[in-house]
Amino acid sequence: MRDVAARAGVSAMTVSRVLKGSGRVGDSTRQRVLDAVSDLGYRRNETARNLRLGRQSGLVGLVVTNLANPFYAQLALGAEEVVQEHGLRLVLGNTAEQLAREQDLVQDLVSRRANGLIVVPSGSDQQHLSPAALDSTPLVLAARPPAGIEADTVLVDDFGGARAATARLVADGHTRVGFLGNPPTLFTGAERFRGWWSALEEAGIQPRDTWVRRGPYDVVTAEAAARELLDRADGPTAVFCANNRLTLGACRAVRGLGSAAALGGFDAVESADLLGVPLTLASYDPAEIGRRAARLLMDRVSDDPGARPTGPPRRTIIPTSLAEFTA
Amino acid sequence: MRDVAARAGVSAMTVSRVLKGSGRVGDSTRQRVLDAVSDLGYRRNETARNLRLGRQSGLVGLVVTNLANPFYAQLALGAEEVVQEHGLRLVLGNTAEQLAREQDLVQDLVSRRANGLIVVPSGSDQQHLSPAALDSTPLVLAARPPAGIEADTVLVDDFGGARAATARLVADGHTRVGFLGNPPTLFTGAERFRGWWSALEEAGIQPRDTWVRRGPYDVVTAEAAARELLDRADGPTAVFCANNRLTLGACRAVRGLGSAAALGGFDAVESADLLGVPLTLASYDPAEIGRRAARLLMDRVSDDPGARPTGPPRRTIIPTSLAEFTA
DNA sequence: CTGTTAGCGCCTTCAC
DNA sequence: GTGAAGGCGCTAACAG
Repeated sequence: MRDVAARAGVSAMTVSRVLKGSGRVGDSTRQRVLDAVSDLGYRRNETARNLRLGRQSGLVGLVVTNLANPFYAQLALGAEEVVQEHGLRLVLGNTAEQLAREQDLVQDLVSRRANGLIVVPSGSDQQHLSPAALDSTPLVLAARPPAGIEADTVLVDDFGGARAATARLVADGHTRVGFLGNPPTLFTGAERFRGWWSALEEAGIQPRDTWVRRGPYDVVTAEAAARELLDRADGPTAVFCANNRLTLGACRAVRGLGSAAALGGFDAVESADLLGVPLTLASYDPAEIGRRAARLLMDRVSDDPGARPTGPPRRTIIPTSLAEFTA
Repeated sequence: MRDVAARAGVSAMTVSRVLKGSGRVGDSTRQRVLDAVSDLGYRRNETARNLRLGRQSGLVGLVVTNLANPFYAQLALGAEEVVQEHGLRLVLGNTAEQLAREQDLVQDLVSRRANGLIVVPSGSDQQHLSPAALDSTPLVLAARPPAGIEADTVLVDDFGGARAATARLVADGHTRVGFLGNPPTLFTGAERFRGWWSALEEAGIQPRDTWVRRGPYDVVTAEAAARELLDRADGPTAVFCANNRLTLGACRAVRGLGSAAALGGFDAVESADLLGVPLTLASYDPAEIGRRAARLLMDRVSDDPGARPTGPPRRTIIPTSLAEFTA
């Protein structure tokens, strides 16, 4: 900036004013400064600027557990969309479900004076997300609820979606509906299990343990589990699958067995209508989680760290909608 | 830091030394400082630190055209993986294929003193990516080649993949193979078209214009275009589709028509074996593009902006592999 | 309308 | 082993 000032024959202050745009500067002076700027290819150092202005970095941190999962990629996409509308940038961090990495990432983002944080917490120990640990950096939790802290949160209607999809299977005439899902230690795993259970109870059907398979399944292991469920005379005639990996695995099982079973599922599945299996899906837009989370965050963010809007923690639940595909 | 110093009864300088770890500080002093730090919940301001050290920001910018496309999401994932291994953070920017947004984003990243940039250029005007415009920030281009500038680049073997998939269709007995693809203005569109063309020529088949449909298709419009191609007695008996959106659209067309046509495709398609259409796919791992791009970038990045490794521009081509699925 | 002074939070250099 | 001075690049606040 000094160089520009020298070349334009003015002081650094004048250059600063011209670049800010709002200062009162003579037309000819302004022009000389602008010329010098473009001659020298000068670009203001935003880092120094933020430091002087006592501002945050203009960065919003997004910490997710597993970017390889398209779900989180979509979430990131939605968050980026909203964040950039506010002139902020998204910094992406992947924790691979490791608490230590989550802690490091969050610390780093706070040290960088991020304007806000969107975190998919990897566990129930969330002390590193307390306002004290965060230096009061605004925080929004996504996909999983807060534990021991207060924070704005965006969740999916795991319970309602699972219940609705299961209820639809029952309405279609199935009286033995299995459950293929995540371990109950996972929030979504527990909620979706509850939804399945409720739908059956409400239909006067007593859920049976032998209809249930829960584990950290991928597509391949889910297929095997689904086969166990379906490959017996008195087994379920339909299975509710708690996420799209499981749904795909179960589809393979149904096709492989030549079974007439119907499937329920959580999350959208691409080309569901081409898979040749009757499917009832409770789906939603993962990007919407990112968008909502970012909007909640933007409400709390302020250029002046001293004057951040406060208020009680808010919770947004993304509804799911049912889509039915015939074989 | 002053507060910490006061509480520990030392000067700010001593605190700085303790925090850096390498300075010579008395054991009892160090302990007092550490205590004060944790009492106050103090965290060093990385922004100020970088400013003073004349360092870059520790940020790597990733600018893509369309994050909604899972392809770019995977690319981001791969880049994040490598970047974080180097202790850097990934900043994500989406341009929505708008040159102006790309220019703004790149400028902003440079102003923030990003350590490096990975860009999927949205057009053939790349002057805003010249070393001068970038203030010599290291740059790697991904998925599309440089135009009028020099830069490390990571590309997919668009030509080879398209040729191999098409050749396989020919080897399977098809003599009339259609092409469903992107406009030739797109680099990948042109390359994949060339691949298709070459495979036919090499097999002694003269490609015909009536076998070709090119446009900015989505799944729905691709289906219509595929129907045009397939729904005539003397039309193609197989179609090569230049990306996975098009492949899915064409699948719908084949299924809808009850056609016996086979398809070739570029990019992986999930559950390809369940779609009920004979498919030959040239696929690769999109995350690998991100990883390779990030590695090339890391080679050029240096903590000291004055001493960045230089060298001639390098180009990495990601190979594709052929996978065949029967109906 | 423009320049001078001072300082954001940190660290290098040089004293002690 | 520790502290004081000075400055990284920028901009409020106050001159003039």
